[in-house]
Amino acid sequence: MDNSEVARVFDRIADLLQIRDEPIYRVLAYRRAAESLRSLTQPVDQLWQEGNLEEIPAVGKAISEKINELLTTGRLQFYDRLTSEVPETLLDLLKVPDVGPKRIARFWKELGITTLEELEQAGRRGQLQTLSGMGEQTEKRILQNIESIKAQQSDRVSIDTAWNLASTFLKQLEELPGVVDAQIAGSLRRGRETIGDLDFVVASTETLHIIQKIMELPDVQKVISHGDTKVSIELKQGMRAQVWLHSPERFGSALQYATGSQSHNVKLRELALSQGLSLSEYGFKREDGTEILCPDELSVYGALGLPWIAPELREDRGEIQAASRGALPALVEEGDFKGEVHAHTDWSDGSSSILEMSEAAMEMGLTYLVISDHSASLGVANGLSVERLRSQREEIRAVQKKLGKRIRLLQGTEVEILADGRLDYADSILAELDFVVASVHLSMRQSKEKIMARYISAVQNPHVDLIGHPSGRLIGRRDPIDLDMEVLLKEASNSGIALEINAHPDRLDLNENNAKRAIELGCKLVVTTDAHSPDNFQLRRFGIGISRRAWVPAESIINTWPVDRFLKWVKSRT
DNA sequence: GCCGTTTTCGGCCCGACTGTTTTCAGTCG
Repeated sequence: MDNSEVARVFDRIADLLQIRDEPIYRVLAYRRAAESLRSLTQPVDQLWQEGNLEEIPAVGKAISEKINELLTTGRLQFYDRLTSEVPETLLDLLKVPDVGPKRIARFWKELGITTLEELEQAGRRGQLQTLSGMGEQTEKRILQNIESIKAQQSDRVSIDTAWNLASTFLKQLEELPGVVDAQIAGSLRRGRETIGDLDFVVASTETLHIIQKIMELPDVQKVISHGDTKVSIELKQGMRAQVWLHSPERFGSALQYATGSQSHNVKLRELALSQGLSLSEYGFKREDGTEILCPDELSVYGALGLPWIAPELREDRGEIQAASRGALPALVEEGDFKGEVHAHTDWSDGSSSILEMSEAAMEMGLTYLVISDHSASLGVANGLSVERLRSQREEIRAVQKKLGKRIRLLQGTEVEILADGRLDYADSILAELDFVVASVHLSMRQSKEKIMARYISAVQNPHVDLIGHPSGRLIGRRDPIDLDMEVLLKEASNSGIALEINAHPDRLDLNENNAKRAIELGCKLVVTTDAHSPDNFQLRRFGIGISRRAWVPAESIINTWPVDRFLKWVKSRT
């Protein structure tokens, strides 16, 4: 069982306990443990073997015993007992908005409902409104919500889809007369790899008027709720969004609040309380009732004696403690990048010429670009034979001549790690190249042993500089390769090879947990776009988000280094 | 059920909005 599977068990326990109306703090303890397991960078079974389960935050005696039982037997008696009392199918009902544990318990006990289908049928028959405290409106709403979750295939969208939607809507918000400031908040601002709904904060002195105007915006398909400080809407593709409205002098606390995460906010509010302050989206309240207003986020954190904490770190993974010790990592920013080391051209499966890609890289402010087209075995991507690889070198030289000193063009490759563990080019060919990315695109379903043997031989090849998209996953479409990430990262650390954070929104590979572990083990990283067209260079922001969420110090990302230092590092590898 | 430079027991964030309530419960973030 891996970390997320164990976490899932505890999440389900929390849900079942809540339906059973157990004390809320018991429920929250299981939720916190699940969240903690999800953000754990090491495999939980490693900590288990070392006897260190209770070192996991939010895991105490009771939960560590349950993890022990799960990892030993693959089952959990406590869970089995729970599901023999509360039907597991009730958990599906939690996906329906406006349906929570209290209502589920009543549907089950008073109407005998145990499945989503039964809930829908009962709603159609008008049975839900017969319960006290429930009426026609609520029943109608629940039926509509069931419709809309059935229409949606997934409840989360990729980060670029969310980004595009949010950017367009943000512009509409900014253009409303009376809006002083507007910003994206929520999980999109924190850079999570997939996004459930969108959050915005608007600063204005005439919020009531603005709320009216927001509801009339062209992108708004449905208004879910609206009040004095908040409007909740549905945008295109069924994407839900919330907009919070506050006066400019409260904008900082509102933005901080709406950015979350929820558990970060809880920790921050607890810290505030310990200093005699109550924190909310309105600002701070002292015990005497007077307020501290925060027009920007700096003053929110500042009031608690903390430096500003970057949104990507706000996940309750120790960032508040680190901030108070002055130990936050120096995170990378867009402007830090000097080079792109993974990019394709129309020599393989890219859309554009070497010249077009080079010009686009220059426009992004980059000073070096590695052309790294696919190797011969990747036939579907028009991979380069040794002959074509050498001809390509001539064209790269010609383009370099044309562009002069404004950008340094380098020839690399994304060489295939073949099914038998050999690389697709001989070492003598790799030695002719400036930079070598080695990746797996073929035979991804091999056994873990075979996969690891392939990766380890690539990692130990002194000509290879970078392992591309190590897990091979495609978010929502293809599971990661069955590999032992801990072993791969340790091998990479030993050999000094770099690992990729591939910024493509379908990949984001390494993911944040693996990238964080890579840093803990002393690996070097790169953030690449794996660009197949000039506009793909824009995708780097998503990889930057992952690296920041992984607490990666900018210094560890080798394509932030100037070209001379970068080349010196490459040379030192062989 | 977890946790501790206020505590090993007694705490555990704060508010908006809806619908069904004559004062609030439930859900959500």
